[in-house]
Amino acid sequence: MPLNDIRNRAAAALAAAVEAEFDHAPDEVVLEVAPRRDLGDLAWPGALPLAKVLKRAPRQIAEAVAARVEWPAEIVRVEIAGPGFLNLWLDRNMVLSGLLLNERSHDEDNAEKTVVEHTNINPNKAAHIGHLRNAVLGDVLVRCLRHLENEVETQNYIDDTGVQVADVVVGLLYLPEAVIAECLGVETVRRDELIDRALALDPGGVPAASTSDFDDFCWALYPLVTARYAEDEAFKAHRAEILHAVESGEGGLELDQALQLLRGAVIAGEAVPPRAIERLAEAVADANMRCHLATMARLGVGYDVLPHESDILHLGFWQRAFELLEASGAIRLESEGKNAGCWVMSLADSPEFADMDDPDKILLRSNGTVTYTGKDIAYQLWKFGLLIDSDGSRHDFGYRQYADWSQEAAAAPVSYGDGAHRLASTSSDPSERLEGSTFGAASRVYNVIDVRQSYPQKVVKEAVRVLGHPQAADASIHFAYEMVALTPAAVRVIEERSGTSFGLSDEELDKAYIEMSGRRGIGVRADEFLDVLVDAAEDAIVDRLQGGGAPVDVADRASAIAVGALRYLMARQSRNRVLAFDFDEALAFEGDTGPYLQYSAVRASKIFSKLMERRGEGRFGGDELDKLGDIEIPDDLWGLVFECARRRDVVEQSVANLEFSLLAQHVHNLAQIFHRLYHSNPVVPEKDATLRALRRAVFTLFDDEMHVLLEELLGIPIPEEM
RNA sequence: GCGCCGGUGGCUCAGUGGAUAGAGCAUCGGACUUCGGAUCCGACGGUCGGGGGUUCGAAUCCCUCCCGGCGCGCCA
Repeated sequence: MPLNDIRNRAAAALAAAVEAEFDHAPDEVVLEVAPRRDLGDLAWPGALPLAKVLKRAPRQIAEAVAARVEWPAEIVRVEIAGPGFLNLWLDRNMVLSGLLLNERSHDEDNAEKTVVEHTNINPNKAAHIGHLRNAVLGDVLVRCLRHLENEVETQNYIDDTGVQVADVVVGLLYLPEAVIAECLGVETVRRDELIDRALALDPGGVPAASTSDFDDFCWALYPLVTARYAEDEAFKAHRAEILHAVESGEGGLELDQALQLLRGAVIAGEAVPPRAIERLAEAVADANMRCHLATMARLGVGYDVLPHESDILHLGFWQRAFELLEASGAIRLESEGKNAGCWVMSLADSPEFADMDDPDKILLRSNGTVTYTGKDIAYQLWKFGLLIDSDGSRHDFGYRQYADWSQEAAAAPVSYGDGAHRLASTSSDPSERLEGSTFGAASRVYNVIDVRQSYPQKVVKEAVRVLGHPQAADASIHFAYEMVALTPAAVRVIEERSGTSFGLSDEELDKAYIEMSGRRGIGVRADEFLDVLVDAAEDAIVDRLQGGGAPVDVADRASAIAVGALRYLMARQSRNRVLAFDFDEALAFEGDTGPYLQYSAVRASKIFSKLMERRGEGRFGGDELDKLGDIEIPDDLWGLVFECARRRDVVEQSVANLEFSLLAQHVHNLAQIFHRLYHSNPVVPEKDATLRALRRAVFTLFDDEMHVLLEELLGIPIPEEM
């Protein structure tokens, strides 16, 4: 029986006893986990605060309550300790057998639909390690919510119409051919041929991860465009021209046709037709998005739907949101002052914004275009199913199948192909539907975005509220986390490896960390870092085997270790602390790391294979419970059993606080306890059959628990061998 | 200026008002002819940024000050 269940029943019993004894209902009866097992398993400190109210000594209160409580069967011993703590001991055998039989707790199922939006990488360059923090935190949240029986839809928003994509197109069309060729690592040829070659890096479909894809080309090209803007004001005119072409919305061209038009224009020395530019931008965004999906697939991160910004624009989400905002009086047209000609939302009535110099937020610019926040409001309303047309129906996207994907095990890489999971993309044709699927219309929405987006996120939440949806506003949750930055040492490593210099000032290099910047090209690309991790893991595997060469499955082992190291690194740090990335620390495989955890699970399963080999005994089955007789579970083994029983508490608390360092710490603690027991409680050589059965039972429990915690919840694969 | 976040051993970080502030790294010293040493045991190391307050009890809550970071665009 999981601990939370026992705890709830014990707390209810306590509350009843307090009320019966003192005719006083306590505010809230909270049973804590006792700080040390020698102080019991659960503890109630409630007698101390009651002392004042009841005007009696806390120990006296505790004694009187203890004498009255009708404890659940799992509580076998009660003691009063210190100033008045009520310490409780559990029936160890009952808890162990409950866990081995996988008894469920009595929680209600949560049928409400939850949307989690994460990853959201601009499709104009390769993902960097900062994006990995977003994706890992978002993915772990999704996994935990599903573990807690929630229906979850995972969205990865594709900002395919912004200036960032346009900038890459500017680079392709207007940077010197020699510069583009260098980014591609090829000889200089005519521009249209260079563009052909660049697009050839997009393998179509969703590729297996590789190291030199279209996104890496863009990673090199994009900073050159922004640098050129800085030194040549006239060059910026190209950005406006491309943006205009992208937004023209003529569409309808196949990529081949667009490239033909482009070729003709290049040869003739004429301007490229806007229709061709629009299609080229689409190809750029699409290719980068595919590369991002492939990168995330390596980590076992998959999605349900890819909402495209271009579809939000084409389908008039904002226009409809505007009508709703205007009708509700939430926005007004400014006729004078600095915001003259703009539609603004006043936030002066919201307590959180009241102190601001200017509590008005512009949603529609004086030139008639919508701001980013405006689009976001429309999107947020859609997520809740609150973007309603005048006829009462939902204003919705069209949808088409983008890909199928599968995952062999809970933490295995995602592979795109004929899989059990469907990945949908939005489309701008609302008549396109996917049978059996409804998207959006959730009752709770988590937006995983870094903390710098707190202000716009608050505005979006407030907009939902002023539109008359206070419940949805309260259920709009910004999962904020601090950014990933680089230590000066890490920057030096990248500069050395790439043979380039970012030209950072001494002042910048003197800081504790340096912010990554795709615009300046400063950063560690996600795939690049994963490759470094895999290499390091392979070296470690070979080293530790002490001769004999590499095992045949070294690549699989190394990738599991790399993913484990990375995901744990991202999960263990509390979210509102800047993660200063350092290669040495990130490549550590010992101590408080992913591989330490993986090793504990590998070790546990190794016990069972040896046990089978030497004694013909396997994992402990639920039908073997009688073999334990009435053996007393000693303190050290009980420590492990008790921690295993706490899982649901830990997961619930992690989700409630959006703090997965709690979960990480819990797994680490569990692994640590196991490693100690491994040395002190050998199984295979143990001659006493009952004691051996007990150890086998406890380690079976641990093995099962690690599969849930690592694979199902943290997405960390457990290799067969390391 | 206003707002948010951080300041905990040499370093990197945990720590839901509760009992002796915990890990990892680093340093030093140890451990198995037993299931794999990516392990384990021990030692060293802390005025929890400073000061005041609330409380039976404060790293945790309140006030104030100091240091560091971020946010407050008709940018995206």
